[in-house]
Order: sequence, then structure tokens, then C-alpha cells
Amino acid sequence: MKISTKGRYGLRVMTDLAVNGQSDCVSLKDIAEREHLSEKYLEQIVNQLSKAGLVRSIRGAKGGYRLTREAEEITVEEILRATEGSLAPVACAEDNGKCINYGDCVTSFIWTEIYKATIGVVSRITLKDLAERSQQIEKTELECLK
Amino acid sequence: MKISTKGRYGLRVMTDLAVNGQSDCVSLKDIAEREHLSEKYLEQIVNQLSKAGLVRSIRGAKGGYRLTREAEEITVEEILRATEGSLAPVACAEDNGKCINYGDCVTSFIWTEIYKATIGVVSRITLKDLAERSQQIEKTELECLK
DNA sequence: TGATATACTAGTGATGAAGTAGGAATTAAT
DNA sequence: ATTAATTCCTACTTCATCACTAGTATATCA
Repeated sequence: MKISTKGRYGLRVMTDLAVNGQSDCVSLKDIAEREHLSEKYLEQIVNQLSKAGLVRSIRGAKGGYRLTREAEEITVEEILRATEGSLAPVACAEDNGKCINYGDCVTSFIWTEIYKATIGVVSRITLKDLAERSQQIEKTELECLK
Repeated sequence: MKISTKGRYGLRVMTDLAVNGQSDCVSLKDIAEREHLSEKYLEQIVNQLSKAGLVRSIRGAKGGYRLTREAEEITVEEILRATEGSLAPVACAEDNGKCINYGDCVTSFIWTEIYKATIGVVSRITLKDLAERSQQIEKTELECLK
């Protein structure tokens, strides 16, 4: 029942883009530095986000990435789906319990319920929520430094 | 975001015990046969259930396992915790978002929400629910054979 | 005493997670 | 035109975990 680094980093990249990519596009180098993550690894993750249509890339010098939509129109569900794959606890859960594996039928409703509960959470949270939180935290940290 | 075979098989073993272990104790050999699972592998899983206090073992010939409590007093949450370990999507989620990893703070509330939603589902389902479902399915299958 | 159980520990092969590494293609600035 | 910066693409690597398998020791019943 774990979310991998791809999902977690994916959210951080997207949040970073929402906060720092208002006017311009942002390079992976900058993001990697700010978020203390490996640029090369982020490359792969952003590639998935790009294929999912959540970011657009601009190649060459002064290139980078930017969101394809407004932050409030991108959900955490979309980001996690792009980076994590299925969010279902077992394969069959996504098809509302049409399971192939003989013997798991008794428990299939459990997985469907967990799946629905999870989607209920992540579909309601938008990238804007994360961006706002991020800026709030930044502010608090500055306060603390005084 | 996956549940492993330990969690899935664990639920099946417990359901089997609830259905077939009313009066007597049940041997792993019988369970493995009925559920089409490896006896040796089940040994490890039942061991975890035993350490969690969900089943009691009786050694020697005519030995086996039995539930320590009534099926309606055992939740799916307990069974999954015993077999899967933590049900939180990331480590910090269980502590209500007190995360150590710098940088994940912005997203920690997501994991806590997912965690709470998951627990909400599995804490309300009891072993009795599974046992009843199992017997219902058995009945249906017999109906189909007519 | 022997057959039937569980208890415990170790080993194994396959898979996936979490990166690393290197080069090709593209673009902006000099 | 060249160079530096950037994305794009593929392959490789290391490590941990999953899903078992195997073997031996221990306990109990008949």
C-alpha cells in the first residue's frame, strides 16, 4: 500500500511548476535544485507527466516545462495516475470487481471500496491547493527565521 | 498502491477458518487444498496472524488453527495490518502528518487523507461479512451447477 | 514409535524501485 | 557558425522486496 517516489516527486515537480512557472517555463535543472532531487531521475518522471498531457515541454536553451492547464484544473488524481499508474490496491478493483482470479471474489468488494475511497480523496484536491500550501509553508519558514 | 499476496491470502485463510473452523481446529493442509495455495507459504502468513493474536495454533497430530475471537469481532483492518504491515501510503501518514522528510510536507495531508479513508473502509468490514459472502458465493455456484 | 501437525530459519529466482549514464536532437545567444 | 543549455531516448545498475521453496526441529495423538 505504498506510493513510490515517482508519485511523490511528480507532485513536487507539478507544485514547483505551479508556483514558479507563472509567466515563463521552468527548466528541470532549476526544479531539481530547488527540490533537492536528481535531475536525471526527474527527466523520466516529467516525461510521464508530459505523455499524460499535464505539462508541455520547450526544447533547447532557455527551454523547460510548463503546465498545460491552470493549476486549479489539474487534480492530484491525474498527477498520481500519470506517475504511479493504477491507484487500485489490486488489479481487478478498477473494473468494479470483475475479477478473473478464482478465489479472490469474496474480497473483491473490499478492494473496490478502498479504490473508491482513495479516488474520492485525490480527485478533490487540485494542484492549486498544493501550490497555496507550498507558498504558505514558505511564508511560515521566513517568519521563523526572523 | 498494491496489496500483496500476504494480505490477500491472509483474508482467505481467515475466512476459511471462520467458515470451516466452527467446532474444530483446521489444519493448514486442508486450507491450502481448499484455497489452492501453497501450504508452506501459508505457514508464514498464519504465523503472522498468530503473532498478532488473531488465531491460536494447536501443534501435533490433529492440530491446526482456530480463531481467537468470534468472526464478527475481527475486522479486515486487523487482518491486513497483521499481514501487510502499515496501511499508510507513505511512512509519515500514520502519525497524522508529522513527516521527517523535508520537502514532502506540502503533500503530507494527501497521504493522511488517503490513509484515513482506507482505514474507514477496512475497519468497518468484519470477518463475519466475508464468511457470509463466501457461503453466499458457494450457494450460487451450486445453483449454477443444477 | 510413527504419522501428522506446527515452528523456525535460510535460501532462491523474478520483479520492480530508484536511480545513473551517455549520447542524440533542438534551440538561443554569441 | 559555434557553443552552451536544454529536452529526448535508451540502456544499464544496484538494491530491496515479493512469492515462494526447502529443510529441520519440535510437539501431539493414536
